[in-house]
Amino acid sequence: MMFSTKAEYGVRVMVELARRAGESADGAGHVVPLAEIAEHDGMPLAYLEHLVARLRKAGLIDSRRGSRGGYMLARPAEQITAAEIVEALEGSIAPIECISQSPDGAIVCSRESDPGHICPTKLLWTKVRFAIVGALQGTTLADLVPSPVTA
Amino acid sequence: MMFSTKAEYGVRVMVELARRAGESADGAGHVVPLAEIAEHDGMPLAYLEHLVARLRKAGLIDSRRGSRGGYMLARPAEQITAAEIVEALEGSIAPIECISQSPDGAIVCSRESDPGHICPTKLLWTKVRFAIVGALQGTTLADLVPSPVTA
DNA sequence: TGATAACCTAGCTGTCAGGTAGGTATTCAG
DNA sequence: CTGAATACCTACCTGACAGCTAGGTTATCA
Repeated sequence: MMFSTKAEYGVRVMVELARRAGESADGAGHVVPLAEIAEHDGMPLAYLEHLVARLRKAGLIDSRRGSRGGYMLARPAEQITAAEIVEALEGSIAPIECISQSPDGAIVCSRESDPGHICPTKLLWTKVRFAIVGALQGTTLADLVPSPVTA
Repeated sequence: MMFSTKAEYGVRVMVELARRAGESADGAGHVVPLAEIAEHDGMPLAYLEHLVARLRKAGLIDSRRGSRGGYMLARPAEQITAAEIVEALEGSIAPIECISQSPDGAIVCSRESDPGHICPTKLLWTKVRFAIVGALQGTTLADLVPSPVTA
């Protein structure tokens, strides 16, 4: 299996935030308590709190504490990609353990630690990774909101 | 993370079988004992046996028992895709638990069990699945063999 | 001042990847 | 015919971790 429910729940939360932001007259500043989203989608609130914390640290959402507090998107839905959400929750995207992306952007295979010893399967996993990242980067929150903003 | 070492090891075994088949003068019938591959790639033999059993049941490799026995590709390397290998080992390819492919080929989201209740994130996971499957189906064993058959 | 809700830390529990162990069946070499 | 090689089968073990719960503390509003 691939992405855990972290990614699933996280994207759902983000979509819900985007949907509610679109509902309100002024798109900005629509604060939604997490409990509402948890109930709406049938997800465990206490667990969502963990995920939302990561989304906040990644700068994807803002929060307001206290009574009438809650969460809101940090940016317009069109400017938030699924890749950012998934990466914030699951960590760096890699199709398989031995493949990762080094700081300079290159794809690295841990089986190639011996110099000169190339990994014949690296090409495959690199292609798969590229395909996944492409699909995630090519999808924004706005693409996923049920009733698109009629603006 | 996404694919387990099952997929990784399995692909490596298949690549090794393809490589050895290409080495021998007559491409067909080159039987390789599993222990040789295990040692060559530094993978645990006993564990590989489990994976290889799946590959055989999926019809991707043939086996010969007894002394001087071993495994060989059931088809030419150009006709075996990475998708087949991964699917044989990991089961049906799905980026996330709630998404699966029904027998008739349609993509199904388990969260949509209530009719009329659509899942806003289904589009995303469908795209990701499509991208993964495309990358896997677009790669054959022949693409992965280190020194291509000079024929 | 009390209710609301974000935020934090700790822990629990079942599942499963990853691997081991030990056997049986089959085939070849000599 | 015998022994070595190798596929094939079933059962089991073990640590890690996803997924979730619990119980607090802090900030904000009515």
